[in-house]
Amino acid sequence: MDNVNQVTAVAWPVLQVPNFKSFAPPLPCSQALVSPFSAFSPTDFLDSHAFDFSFQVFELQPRPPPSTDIISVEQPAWNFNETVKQQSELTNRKVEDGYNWRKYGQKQMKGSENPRSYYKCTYPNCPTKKKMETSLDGQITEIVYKGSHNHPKPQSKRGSQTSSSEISDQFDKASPTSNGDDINENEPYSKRWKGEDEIDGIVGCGSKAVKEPRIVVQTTSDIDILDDGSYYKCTTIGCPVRKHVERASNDLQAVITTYEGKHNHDVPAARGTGYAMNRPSITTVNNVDAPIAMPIRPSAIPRQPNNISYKNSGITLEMLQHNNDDFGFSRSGKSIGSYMSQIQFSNEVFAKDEPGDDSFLDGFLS
DNA sequence: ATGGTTTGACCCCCC
DNA sequence: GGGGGGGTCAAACCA
Repeated sequence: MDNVNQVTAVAWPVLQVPNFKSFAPPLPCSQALVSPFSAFSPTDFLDSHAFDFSFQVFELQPRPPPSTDIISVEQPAWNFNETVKQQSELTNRKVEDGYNWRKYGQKQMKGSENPRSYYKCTYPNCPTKKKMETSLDGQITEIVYKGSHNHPKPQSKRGSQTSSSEISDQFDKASPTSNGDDINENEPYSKRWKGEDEIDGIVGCGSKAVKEPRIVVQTTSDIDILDDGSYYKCTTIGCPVRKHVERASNDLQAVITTYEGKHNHDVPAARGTGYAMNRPSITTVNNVDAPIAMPIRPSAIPRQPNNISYKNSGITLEMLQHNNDDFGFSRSGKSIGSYMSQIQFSNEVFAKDEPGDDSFLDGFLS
């Protein structure tokens, strides 16, 4: 990995991307004590077949003082001492995820104060799109990626705002990006949100101050998922992060992973030597390269030594048993039901958990 | 000249 | 069939 150093030096440390606006500081949120905000690049992880759901991880950290538009994007995978700052430009509002996006529309959603922006990948003939909802204070409340890239991440312009591209460069070399079975590209996934009151699920700490973005990733996979989906929660005590992996109703190949909440703790140390080392080689199945690196903070201190972490990840999610009767993990604002405290830490469970690769999102959500 | 953003209009789907 | 809402288009604008 001869370009790792190059990449890490620029990309993985604390990046700073412009906030969307410089407004009032975030409203108090019980879970936002540690790290404010997160965003990510799920398009990097759409390796559904291998279920190596690793993403690039970006932690956006809105700065309360309005004097700056900078959001930190922390990528402390292995070279966390380095810092790259990007000066905010209001005209260059983008969440760096390694790809280039062009905004093609914006809508004010009914029943929501948060405008939704529509982006397309600027790569020719790339069908990937993303929707991004931002709260009034400019924080991203929800990102929905649709489709997967049929091309490698664009070459970055060093020193420019494409630093995150550099993050991904390290993975691209193993990313042939075939034109495989990107079959869910045309799935009208967006329709799912209709009537599901998306925002409710993440407005948990204020009337409108959404501090934990719901992150929805649509991909494809053959993995075995329960009919009603599999529910997971972070095993760190008091951590609210949850994940739901489910199949799209209209496409048996499509897997929808929804992350909610934000880790209120540091990323526990991963097993072994950190995923940057033990992460398996990149596989590319679904047109998308699966990056190796995961957001492990070398400085993180495991708070639950007995926890079993996912491979390569410091974050541990437990699969939640549920039944149709009493498990109420809500997709529509209903109360979240009781979670089984029993943790099924078997290899099978781990295998099950890989789809969403919490190590990806959970890590950056922390 | 090029490429990205803004924004009103239009299209399509669903109820 | 009509209305509403979400998604997209495209012209104008901007850097």
